[in-house]
Amino acid sequence: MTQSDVTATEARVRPGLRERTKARTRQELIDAAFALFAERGFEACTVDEIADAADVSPRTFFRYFAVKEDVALARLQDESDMLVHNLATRPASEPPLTALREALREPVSRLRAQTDLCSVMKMVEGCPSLVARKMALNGAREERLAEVLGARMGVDPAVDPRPRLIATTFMAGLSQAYRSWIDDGLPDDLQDRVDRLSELLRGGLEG
Amino acid sequence: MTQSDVTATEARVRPGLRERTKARTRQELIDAAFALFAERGFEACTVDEIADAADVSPRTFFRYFAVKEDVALARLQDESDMLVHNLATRPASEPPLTALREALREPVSRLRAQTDLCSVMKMVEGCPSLVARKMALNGAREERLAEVLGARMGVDPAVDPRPRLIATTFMAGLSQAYRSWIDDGLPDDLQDRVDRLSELLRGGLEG
DNA sequence: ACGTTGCTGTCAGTGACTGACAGTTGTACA
DNA sequence: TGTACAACTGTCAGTCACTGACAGCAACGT
Repeated sequence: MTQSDVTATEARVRPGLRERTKARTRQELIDAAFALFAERGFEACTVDEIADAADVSPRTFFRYFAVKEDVALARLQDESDMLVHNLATRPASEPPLTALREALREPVSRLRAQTDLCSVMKMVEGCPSLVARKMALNGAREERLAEVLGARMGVDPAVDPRPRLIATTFMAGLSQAYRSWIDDGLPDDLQDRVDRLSELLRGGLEG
Repeated sequence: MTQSDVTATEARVRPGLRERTKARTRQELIDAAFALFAERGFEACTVDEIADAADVSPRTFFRYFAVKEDVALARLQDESDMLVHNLATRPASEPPLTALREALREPVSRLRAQTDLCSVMKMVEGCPSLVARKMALNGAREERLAEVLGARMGVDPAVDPRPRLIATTFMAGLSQAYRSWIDDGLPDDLQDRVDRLSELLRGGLEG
């Protein structure tokens, strides 16, 4: 076994040092940012302070996040990516709403485990620029969901409005399910609420 | 007839001088901004230039528009306000989708008359900050629509998800109707497309 | 060992946005 | 009609998000 073989094997097991330090820096930026946000709120923290707390230069911050808002929305964005990815790997035989519901299982369980979710939601709602950025990201997510749903349904989302309508309506319902779940004090029935939403929409959109 | 009576009568007929000059300044800011945007695009124009072209100070610009993006979205926002207002004054006997369709007649006809709509849409789509702001404004509009629809349906949007789902889905469909209408070269059938959307959703959401 | 590639900090700069203050003008009221 | 009040405006100074350019350094393939 030569040296290069060892390197190649390790690379397949876990990414190289460069990738790992990048991921660590990103995580440190997120952690530092959330610590500061919890202390003083989003708008009262500057990018310079976040970068300082994460031991990088302010310039580097913007090499990880296009805008300041993105660091606050990073976790939500990660779950969006997971949802899209999961939907794409669901069996094609499932009807759209079922596939969406099942694709949500993993992100939902992660969300439940997140203790500070409530304060994050409050922070986002209380800051117009965060709301705006979140909406833009949601729009992009719905676009990707419509793409995947269209492929599953065998239609082009640019022609047939239904994939995008399903994606948009489902996400709107999901937002409300989250909100009411938080208002009710984060009980253990989040997945049930998502299931109920699917049923409600099945009667409407597929009935 | 005393002096104060005259003043009061005039005030009822048309707003005072102060209100009129304010409206005129606002319009001049919008016109100046759109002239510059058409020339060089949104991002290449500074607030200072827009204010200069409208003969006001940059500080005054921000007394009319909270953020730079708002001047570019002012017309769309005006039509959103009109839609909400019209919906609130539709007879309570109409089912939600019919009321929405009818409330859209006036804004739709204004939209058709707007010659530069196409370029405005392209400008918005081509600029992330405009997309974000537009999404945020759309979110606020859907909130207001859900409020009005909830009142019509006799339910509380905070409890029953249906008003918001109807609002969100209808607006998503409307966006697509606009987009395809523009892609098709702005024919005269915009209202038809809205009517068709209503029918499509009626089968789904109310059927 | 060595060239290449990618990540980083430094620096200088632009432009959005804000608070404070003072001057001016529309407006209500005596 | 004069006068106190309120609303609107410009000026000024300042903060902060964000960017391009450049140089140093560390990781990667050969």
